Amino acid sequence: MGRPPCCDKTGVKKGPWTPEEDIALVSYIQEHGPGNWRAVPTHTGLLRCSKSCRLRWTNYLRPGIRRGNFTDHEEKMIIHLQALLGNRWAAIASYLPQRTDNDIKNYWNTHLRKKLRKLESGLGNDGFSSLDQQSAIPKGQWERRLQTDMRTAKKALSDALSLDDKSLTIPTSFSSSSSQISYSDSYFVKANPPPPPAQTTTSSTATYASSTENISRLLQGWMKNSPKSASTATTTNSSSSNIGVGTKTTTKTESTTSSSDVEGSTSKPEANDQSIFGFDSSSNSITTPQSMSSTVDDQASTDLYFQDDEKRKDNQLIMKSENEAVPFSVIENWLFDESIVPQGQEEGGLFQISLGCDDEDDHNNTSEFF
DNA sequence: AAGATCGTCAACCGCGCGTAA
DNA sequence: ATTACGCGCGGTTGACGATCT
Repeated sequence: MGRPPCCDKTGVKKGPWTPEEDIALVSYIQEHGPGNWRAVPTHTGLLRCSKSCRLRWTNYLRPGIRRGNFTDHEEKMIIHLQALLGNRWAAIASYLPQRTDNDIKNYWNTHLRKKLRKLESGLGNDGFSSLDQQSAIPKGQWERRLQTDMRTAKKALSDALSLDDKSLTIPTSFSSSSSQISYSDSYFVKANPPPPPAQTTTSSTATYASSTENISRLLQGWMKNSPKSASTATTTNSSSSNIGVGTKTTTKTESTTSSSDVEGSTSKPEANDQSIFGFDSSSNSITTPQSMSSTVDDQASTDLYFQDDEKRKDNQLIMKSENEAVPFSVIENWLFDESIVPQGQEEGGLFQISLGCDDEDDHNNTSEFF
């Protein structure tokens, strides 16, 4: 029995979304919340398939996402995580809550891979080839590699941080019945955010403005009225600012998010609901106060509305042994620490961690990349 | 100025997984 | 235990703008 098409292909519109369609979609989600995508086209009258609606929402209309202008810090994280996880963009995106997997994937494919290749050719055969090889690792293998990584990581972390071994018990087995890594909620939620890191960047929130920036105006306050928001959260109206629907057909003009759009949220989700990376990446990449608040609020609304937590939980790299688990924060800190280590001191960081058997190759690490 | 080529990225496609019936 | 369905993920495509010749 063949798989039925996800939707009736006849009469389904494809191609760039129009502002009108965006409005219809956003309005619907405002009323009903995301999910049940199958019902979206019928209820909205959109001639789009359910997947298309979900994608549009997830990648562009969803509040809390930031577009364009990847910071150095984000680049580093992506490179780290790509080396660690391979092309598991959703997992990588879970560490950068403001970025979508699609965005990260595109950025990798168009910028980072190219940069790495360049460096690879500059470094010779032993250069970054290993990184690219990473992505070619068959799915079944990366978990084993990851285990190896974690062992090495354990040692590195113990050395570097002088942490008690008990807290760093490395997993001996993964749930590997599927390609998904199992996780434990407690690991995810309990991490305490580190103090705000030294700001390494700068760029303002580069939300894509577009003719549909207007959508945010048209729909101003839509989140406020959402039944879901009313019941579960005190905050939400910031989201409209992020309807940065930049279809190419409309515009690619970038602008900073207007503070009026993003202000007004007062409460936030539990701070410890944020993964450190979430916290870190936001705070690190946004410096202006208004942007900062927008970031937090956006994240808040994202979490509240769109199961980002769930997604993150699903994807985040949580490893468990029989008795103990690696506190997720340690891994996060690990990555985080590396990124703020002054130049020249990076040798103890993640980049030193081999990604598997080809240790030698991997020693030409990405730190040189920057 | 015009055509060719390159780079970017929004969107599509197919597949796998989880789950409810 | 099986099947059908919905969702999410990763790879790929194609449109469009920018740059080069």
